[in-house]
Amino acid sequence: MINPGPYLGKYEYIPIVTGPTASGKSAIALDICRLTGGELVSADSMQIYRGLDIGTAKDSEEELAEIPHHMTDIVDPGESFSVFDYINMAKEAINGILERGNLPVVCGGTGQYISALLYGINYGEEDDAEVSEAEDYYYGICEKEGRDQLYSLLVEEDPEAAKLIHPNNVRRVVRALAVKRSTGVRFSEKNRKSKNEGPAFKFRAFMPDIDRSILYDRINRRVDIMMDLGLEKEARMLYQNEKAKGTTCFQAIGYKEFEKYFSGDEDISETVYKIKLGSRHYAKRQLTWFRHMGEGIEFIPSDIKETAAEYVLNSCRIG
RNA sequence: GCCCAGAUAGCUCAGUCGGUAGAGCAGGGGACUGAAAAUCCCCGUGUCGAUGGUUCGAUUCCGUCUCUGGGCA
Repeated sequence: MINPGPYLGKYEYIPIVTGPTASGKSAIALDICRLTGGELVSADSMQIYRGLDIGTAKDSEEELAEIPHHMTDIVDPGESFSVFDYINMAKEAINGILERGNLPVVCGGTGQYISALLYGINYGEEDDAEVSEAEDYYYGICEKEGRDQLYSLLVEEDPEAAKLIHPNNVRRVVRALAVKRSTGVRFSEKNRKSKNEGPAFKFRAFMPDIDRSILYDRINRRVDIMMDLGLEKEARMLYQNEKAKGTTCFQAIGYKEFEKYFSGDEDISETVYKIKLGSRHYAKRQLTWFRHMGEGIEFIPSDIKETAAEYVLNSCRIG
């Protein structure tokens, strides 16, 4: 593993461009790549899927051909993928880029992925089959005895984790219990040790400083553009993919909202409204995540003379 | 022109047998360590259309006016 040190002799930090959806981070990252001959490393949990192009606002075919992209189009709809897979693969991709003598440019809005890289979270090895068996076990308990009963198990097994997880958040309660049951290590204990190694690379993260109401306008307009580009057709293809039914990619905004339209229970205008709404809610959650990261993320000022890409590069320069 | 129904939070509406009001949605804040575009938590004062009247007290009852639906001409 390449540890903190100068990259390409010129840059001390690997830039991460993040921010809420539709904030313009992609354009900045592409510009940075053009200026430096860099390669892009996506940090987006939905752009990993092949075939989900329009709805995930993936870079265009031309852009994908112009700039090398990593962590984009790496799994088929229906396949499973997690943060654990993400950091392992992303680290490998970054190492490869550095070996080629190019600047890696991380770009994406999945807060969990960004945090994993920036804080160097080590998720540790886990037996997928055992964990998912344990999860099934606890979901069964929740089904039979209710969420309060499930939560009381967590209070017993791992009071520290219980303090941090709301009883209604069944998914996280189950996950915490399943980790303990399948590995024997308490969830809280496992997490405490996860940051010991620190980040694999020296990163510096940036996000565009954009007014909320402008952002919402951009989101609404972008959804209309997606519809013009053929989002409905793309969604229909996903719905016809038997292997993908009910899997993670159906969580993507811009696809799940089509269900009622395709079944004839809803007008297309309602579907479009829900996609816009879902995107706005998502952007708000992203802003909360990044705000929470505090100093870990620097705003790219909107009143600078240089371009945003130049600003980011200058900030990553040595000296 | 006449008749009927409305007018209450940004929107859709509930409600107050007269004691200044509350839901859903929108919006805002927050959490987040292997599904994360997921999952979950918290936040509701607004001339109750305007104006007179009755009343200790009116958003609530009565009159008039304005606007919006619908109907009759």
